[in-house]
Amino acid sequence: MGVTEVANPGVVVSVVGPTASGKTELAVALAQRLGTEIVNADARQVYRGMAIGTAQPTAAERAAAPHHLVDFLDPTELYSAGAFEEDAVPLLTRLCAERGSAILAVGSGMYVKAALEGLDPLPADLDLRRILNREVTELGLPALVARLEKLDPDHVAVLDTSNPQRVVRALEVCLASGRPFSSFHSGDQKARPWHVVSVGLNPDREELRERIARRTHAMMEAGWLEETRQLLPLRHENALNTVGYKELFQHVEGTLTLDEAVRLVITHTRQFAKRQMTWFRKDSSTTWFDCPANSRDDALHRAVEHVQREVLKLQGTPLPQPGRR
RNA sequence: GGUACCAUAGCUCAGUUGGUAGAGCAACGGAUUGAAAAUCCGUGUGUCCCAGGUUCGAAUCCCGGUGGUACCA
Repeated sequence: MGVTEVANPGVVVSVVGPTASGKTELAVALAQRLGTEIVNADARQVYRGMAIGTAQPTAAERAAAPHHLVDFLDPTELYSAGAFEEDAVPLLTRLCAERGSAILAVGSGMYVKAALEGLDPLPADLDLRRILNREVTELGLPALVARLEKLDPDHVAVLDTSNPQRVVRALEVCLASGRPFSSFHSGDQKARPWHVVSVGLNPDREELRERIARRTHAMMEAGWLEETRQLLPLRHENALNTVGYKELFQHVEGTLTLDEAVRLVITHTRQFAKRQMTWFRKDSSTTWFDCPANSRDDALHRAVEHVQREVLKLQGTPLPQPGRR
């Protein structure tokens, strides 16, 4: 895919915002306005059987605008940012070519980064990862850090050595490839045949707290507990290591009352929303739209108008050279 | 009404023989290269219930109040 050879580059519209901010609504409005389709970039909405708990787009929303990469994987499958890159890039490329634009509905910062900037081609070895994870519990994390220090001292210098997932992953790459993890880091963004417009929904903190509580109760009324019971046999799958299900499993197993579980779900969802915002705030190219309760529709409308203007401006103009990450 | 126990951070509670306080959770900030709704890191300005007393010095000891809990009436 040549950088300068794209005759008529389209625009990927990245829609970011914390959970329960109304991203889906905005994404659908944008898809309709631009006559295109939506690619989901949420690490948990990809799974089947988790429609209520992950707040997947509803049947009505999916009828209003086609959604991709939603509700298509068995929860026993391990998905990843790398797999998402492989799935999303061809979809976005095709939509940009055929429709002139595509909507990326973002829940997971890591996934957007993979789609828009690309990941370096690192190896993955799940068997090795399993062994290393066992070693973390048996030998302790410092033992693995010491081992990594020998294989890739440069990376240890910048790595969060108290984060077991990062340490294990770095060791996994070193051992699987015979090369230092850090030697794979090119620092380059991959060339993509599209422009990017990024818009964000920024609900007032207090407003978001209330929306999350309200939505959680609505999800319970919609049958979330029943959905959770169906998934109980899969509770150790990574797909179910997910805000909400974790707490409801505890209730189903009798260690939490329903009230306690729901309260924890709300708290943990708020914490998740905060982590999302920490990620999204970093991208200075995002145009933010405050959306207070009393003028939400107005905010959504202004966001749609803004995006349409930007898309028209960018469509057909040459792509910039890819930058550094 | 009597007796005993309790009152410390937003919440649940530690606080050793008196030297003006600290854990967990919450909250807030941050990191993020194939687990990312994951995982990890950082941040405590508190009338130590109120008033008096003892003491160089009181969250800690004494007295009185207030509130709570339990038991006895």
